[in-house]
Amino acid sequence: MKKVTINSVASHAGVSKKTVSRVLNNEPNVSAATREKVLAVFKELDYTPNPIARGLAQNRSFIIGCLYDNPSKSYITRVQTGALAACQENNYNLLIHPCEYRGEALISNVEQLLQTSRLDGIVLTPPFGDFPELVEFLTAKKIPFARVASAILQDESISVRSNDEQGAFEITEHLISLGHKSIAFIKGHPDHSATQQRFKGYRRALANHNIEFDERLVEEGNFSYHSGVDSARSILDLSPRPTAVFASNDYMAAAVLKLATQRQLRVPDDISIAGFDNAPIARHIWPGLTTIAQPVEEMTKLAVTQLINHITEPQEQPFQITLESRLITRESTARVNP
Amino acid sequence: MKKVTINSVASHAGVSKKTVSRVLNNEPNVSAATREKVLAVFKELDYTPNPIARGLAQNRSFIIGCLYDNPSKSYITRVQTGALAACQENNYNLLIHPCEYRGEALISNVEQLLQTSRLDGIVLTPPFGDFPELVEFLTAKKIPFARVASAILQDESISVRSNDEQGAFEITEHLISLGHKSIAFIKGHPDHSATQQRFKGYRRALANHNIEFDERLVEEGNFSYHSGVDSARSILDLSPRPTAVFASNDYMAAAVLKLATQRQLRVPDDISIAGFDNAPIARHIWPGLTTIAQPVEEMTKLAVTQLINHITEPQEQPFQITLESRLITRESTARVNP
DNA sequence: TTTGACTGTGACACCGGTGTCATAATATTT
DNA sequence: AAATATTATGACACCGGTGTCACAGTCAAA
Repeated sequence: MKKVTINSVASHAGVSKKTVSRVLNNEPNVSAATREKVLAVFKELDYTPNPIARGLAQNRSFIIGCLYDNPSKSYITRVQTGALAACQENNYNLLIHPCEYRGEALISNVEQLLQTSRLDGIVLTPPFGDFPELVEFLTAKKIPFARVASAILQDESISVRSNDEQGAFEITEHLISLGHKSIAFIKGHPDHSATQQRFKGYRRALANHNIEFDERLVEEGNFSYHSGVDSARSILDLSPRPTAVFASNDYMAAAVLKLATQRQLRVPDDISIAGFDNAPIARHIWPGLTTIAQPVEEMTKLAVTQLINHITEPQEQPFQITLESRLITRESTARVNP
Repeated sequence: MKKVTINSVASHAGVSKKTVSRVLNNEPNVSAATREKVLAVFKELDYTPNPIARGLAQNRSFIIGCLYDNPSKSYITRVQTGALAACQENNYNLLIHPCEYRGEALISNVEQLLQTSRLDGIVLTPPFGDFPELVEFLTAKKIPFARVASAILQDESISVRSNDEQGAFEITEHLISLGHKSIAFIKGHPDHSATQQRFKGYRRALANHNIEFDERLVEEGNFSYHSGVDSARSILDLSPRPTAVFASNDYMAAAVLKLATQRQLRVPDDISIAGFDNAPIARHIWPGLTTIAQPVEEMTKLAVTQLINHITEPQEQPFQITLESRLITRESTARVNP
């Protein structure tokens, strides 16, 4: 019942620690016979290397940190799912670090995180990938990082995003194709680059059909359900009332739906509602929300996989990639009532 | 820009490593003058100890693992929030480990987790706290653990739960007080002890008012939204249709609400719906769900705090505690229509 | 047969802390 | 003042791995 270490394996197999280490790491220059012998002892003693000792020797922790501050819990869950998938495939662990700081405090908070846990790399989820000070700080400290769903940077960092502008364009086009001309828009959190992108897509679709942009139809949200309620109130109070609302995420869209229903409006007959993200809530409510499905899990998994590759093989060229999103139509949008 | 280690601090301060270590750990037997001097060097060199090295020496990782397999994502989010709060207060990190295995495979999966990450302790969230083989395994391996929302065991382990039976009793009483006599019930996942507890509370309330228990009104769910849809279908097809439905969690209740609305039933006029947990969705939909609020974050925080205390001071007596839940009435329940 | 290149192996230092123990310095008791 | 107890400090081994380098053995080329 004693602890099995590299030393016990070495003495059992009658070889040196270093040779055991070579077998462990699949290093060359070990004869087939020796390798067999050591592997047999691994089995016999049920040996597994101590990752902490390994970490100390190599100055690695085998831990990836995930930094987030997002009002949408389901988004975080999806990010975690993707990150975990990548970690498990590579024998890494995932440390989660919610963080609400900004500016100076953010930097020192992250600095402390790095000092107390010696992360091998860090995933920046929205909005952190869009904070230049943070990106510069990590670059200066030589901490590998990957950005998820952030704006494109003209550098060599790892970044995986989806095409928010195009998604917003398509869903707005969808509404327009149903005859809507007065389409309200609820913006997301101003810190998130997706917020600008989605707004741009909305405006491009309007322009594409020569629908005049009307500033009164635009509300400032922050991706939270609560902000959706506030925005919905303003929008539903407008006169004339818009025939459709496009909210920058599904939580806010759900808020619009709730308020509209509370006010005895029929959705989609009296007003169409569209969201973004394809969060679980989009199909948990009635009517189901028309929305844009983003491959959040896939994006994060790709980002973390690349991050781990980069940690193990720093010479490999990192790449930035943009995944496609797709329109999902449900019951919350319909042809405008004449 | 060199790395600052305990050695550099020691030579800078003109003392031995060990003395620096003493200052670091607030050990006694260091003169005030020496302590001052060392602390000054800490500041000057901006020193922070390497947790990996410390971990190797003490055979600790400063990491708590959180084991989960729960169809309700929002529940996990809340668990994480509570666990993180406790970890941050104690300079621990949280490693998340979703795991869908059962029986033998579960044990070997957890064994591997422990081997590859040397967790200092582990939080068992539902349903894992109710798996005797797992509890025995961890006890045998002497891995400290805490159970959240699991059944009471007659031992000295750490456990924090809420009173599911009482909560279910109260919400059923609430429905009965509104005149309902035909109340359908949707069970949760059979692996979760809460499932039995909530069912017991439901039956106790019925018995309390001499309402005969009718097996046809009971559906097997598993806490997922999808299972709620299936159960809802059976229930709404019953004739006569029950006047109320009590689902064992809010996701399943939301599914009932969606299906009922889809079928043109008015909630709560035609049918009352009650849930459990007070998940975000309970207030994101219309009508809002009457439900039982459980202090999930608080429970988990308490459990993890106690777990960390137990790791640091193993002599302290662990305790089991049951927190209270409370009824939240919203729009989804109303007096039965005569 | 000698030379040089290459393969397989182990000794040993090192990563950055902590634990043990001996000893020097100081305080207390007799 | 001497004997004893207490406090402060450092030397050194240790945690369990990896990196460096020296060296013996093997094999092909000269």
